[in-house]
Amino acid sequence: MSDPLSRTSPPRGQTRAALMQAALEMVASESNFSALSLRRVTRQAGVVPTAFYRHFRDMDDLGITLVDETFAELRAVLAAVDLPSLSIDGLIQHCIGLFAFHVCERRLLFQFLVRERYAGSAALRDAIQTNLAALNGQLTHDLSQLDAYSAVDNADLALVADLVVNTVIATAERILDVARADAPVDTVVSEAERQLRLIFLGLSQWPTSRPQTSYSAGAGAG
Amino acid sequence: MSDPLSRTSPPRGQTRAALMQAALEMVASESNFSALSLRRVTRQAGVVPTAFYRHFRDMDDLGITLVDETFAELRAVLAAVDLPSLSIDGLIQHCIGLFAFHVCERRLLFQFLVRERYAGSAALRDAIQTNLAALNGQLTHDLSQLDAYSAVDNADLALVADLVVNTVIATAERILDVARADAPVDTVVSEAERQLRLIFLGLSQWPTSRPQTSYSAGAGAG
DNA sequence: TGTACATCAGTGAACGCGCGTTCACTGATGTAC
DNA sequence: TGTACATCAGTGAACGCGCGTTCACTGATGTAC
Repeated sequence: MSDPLSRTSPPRGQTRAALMQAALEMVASESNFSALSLRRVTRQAGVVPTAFYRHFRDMDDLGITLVDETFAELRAVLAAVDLPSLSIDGLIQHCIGLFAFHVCERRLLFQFLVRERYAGSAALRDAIQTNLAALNGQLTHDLSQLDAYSAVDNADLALVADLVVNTVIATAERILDVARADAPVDTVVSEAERQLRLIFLGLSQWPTSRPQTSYSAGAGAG
Repeated sequence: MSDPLSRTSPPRGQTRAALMQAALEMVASESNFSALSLRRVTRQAGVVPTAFYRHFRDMDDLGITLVDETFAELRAVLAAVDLPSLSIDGLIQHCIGLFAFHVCERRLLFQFLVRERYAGSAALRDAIQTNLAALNGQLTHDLSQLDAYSAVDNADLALVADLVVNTVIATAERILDVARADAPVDTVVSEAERQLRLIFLGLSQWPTSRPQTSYSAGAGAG
């Protein structure tokens, strides 16, 4: 009730969440995670520095927790998509819209991810790469289940999945950059949609090495 | 001649270069630029901390100098390519090979760039984004000069240029990650080549909004 | 060629500060009987 | 329901350390005459 000098401390038992939130806010508003200090994070969270150690081993531990949480949420959002019910173009439109919405919703988490993907400590970078590779694997598998691409090599599908993931990441970066006033989110999303459509247009023309079986659709000759 | 304790100091007048090199080495072997300290950089360069101020205002100043140097070199390398003399596939193969070679040559500079692109200070990120945008603009212009794409909207060419730049950056990231033993450079390069070919295959099928003029090549109907 | 002087590039001591981590502590919550 | 005790979550003082920056300095290089 009377704490005029410092930020009010979090209710007992919510310090862990308060520390994570403080770190996210600070990474988003400054430059990157390794520029934070344990003491500043606890200050922002409204607790004493030593309280940190009740919840995390060190700052890296906190960072990895944030990474895992971000991807767990993203996987949940994407897993809810019913793949076979839409055309390719419908899928692209639906997924990129969903993704963009989620990025806006969880802005701070994604800002953190983008910043730490290459600049984090070795452990953080590893955690992120592993999660991205898993996402790529899932997408490759999903593509291979679609009738239209059943004639395409798995290796080629993996390259396409990689292109798609890169494009989607670039889109997230652009959405998060909107402060820079590049363009409104709608524009960024529709540009991403066009890029993805171009990629899948390329894929539909991609030569396959296997002899074309009679029932499969779309792809051109080897 | 006798300096058993510290790294030998650079010859007079080469301190500036020694500081830049020290910073590059440290960013590459550790996590990122903002994790360096002015004192550690000078120690690695073999000079006293105060010597730093003879050459740079602060660490940000050093970082921006590194960014500008990297892009100046890259522009010089790419400007030497004779665009109209090759087919699209030939161009892709030539450029990506050239780029990969240059990345290997100047490994530390590109490692620095990749790490600071999103995690650097506001000033550093700005310097990098500006340079990348310029590269993108150059590529868009080059594409518009090719007969094959004269019927494609400039806005669409810009989207393709963006896809290409993203793919090339992802390739650089993968080359620099080779420590992670993902794959040898050759494999990474030929994968990038396939991805770029798929993108241009898509472009060649991309519907154009302008009525098709009789002499232009490649693109399908609007 | 020689001398006087200015500029330049690097030195080394010193400063106050915020850092991560330790420790013994307190008081609230949960559990056994 | 009441009591005794263990565990948990946060406190606050203290430590030694590396940091960025300041300052007055030195000696080498460049320039004017």
